[in-house]
Amino acid sequence: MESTPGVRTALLLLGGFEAMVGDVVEELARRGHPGVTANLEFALLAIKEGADSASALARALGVSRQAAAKSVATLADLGYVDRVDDAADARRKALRVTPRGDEMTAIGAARFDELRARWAAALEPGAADAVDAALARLPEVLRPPSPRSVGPAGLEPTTSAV
Amino acid sequence: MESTPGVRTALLLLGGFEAMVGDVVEELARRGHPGVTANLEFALLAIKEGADSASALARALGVSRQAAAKSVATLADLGYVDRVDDAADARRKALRVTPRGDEMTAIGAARFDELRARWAAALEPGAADAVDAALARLPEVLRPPSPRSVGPAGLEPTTSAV
DNA sequence: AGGTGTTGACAACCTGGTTGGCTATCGCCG
DNA sequence: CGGCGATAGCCAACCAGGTTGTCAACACCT
Repeated sequence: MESTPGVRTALLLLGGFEAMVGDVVEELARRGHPGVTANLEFALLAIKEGADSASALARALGVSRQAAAKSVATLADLGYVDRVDDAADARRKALRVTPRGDEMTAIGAARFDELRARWAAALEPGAADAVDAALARLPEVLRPPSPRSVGPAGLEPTTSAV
Repeated sequence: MESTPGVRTALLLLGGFEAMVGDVVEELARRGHPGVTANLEFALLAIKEGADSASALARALGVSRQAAAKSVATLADLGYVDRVDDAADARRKALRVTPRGDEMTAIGAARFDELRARWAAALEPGAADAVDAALARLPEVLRPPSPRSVGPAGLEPTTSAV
């Protein structure tokens, strides 16, 4: 009824993502971290994984430096990161995740894992891993011509070619 | 490396969706429908499936009436829908999909299907269907308390209980 | 030195969404 | 028949997240 198989799959992907993210955001709000959006959590994760400046974050997230700077400003406002002057490079403001930031990502990641575990438990054994594997191949399949490696919402290593 | 299994799965969902949608939007632009976003296509699909007014579209999409009205305005600007006065109800502006609108959704849906087919062909037989089935269970698993049936991005049938 | 490229910041702007307030109309119940 | 609540559409203000363009400061390489 609702359209066609392809559309349905796309909507399922979106729905799954939104369901997970929505739950995690709610959980974070419940656990003392209101005002955190999915973007902010992913940004903070990227920072923890090595994006140690606004520009680096921009590359990791695949957005403009300004957009990344906005996220950093919000994260700083919420007390999740500190911007400290870099002694070695006066241009840089090095990003340092605060203890509260660590707590936030820990709660968020744990909730993501819990959701995935609950979901996996409702499926055949191994089915969740199979889904992950199948999804990982989607971008590759859709893009026969140029094999770009850029992540969709980023969070990829700082491999940024540009 | 990149965080944890739960986060990775969420990112895969987002990535898969964005990959499909990005490709479809490109294809639409190539085939004479520039300026069409995923939102607009989904909105038009919802209209075709019974959301015959801005308010109904809002319900189907799960957004505010104003947001739906904006989408309708854009769709009308692009020539995909007509707003006609409803003879039976002077308040309403009934939505009618134009032939061009039909063409657009046809191209979009066909592309979605093609992408899904290509993806399915790269997997084990039946794997794509299994993924769909698994994803369909995600929202249900994450929401043990109230079994709401509302779709994430909507596009559900006009079953609107209203 | 000096040129090139990077960093971070400011400003203007776009998109898609929200809330609040308003009017016209319909439907239903007395 | 009258009145009132619910509904449809619309306007304006606002917000979040993203973009481009510009700029000054700084680092690095020759």
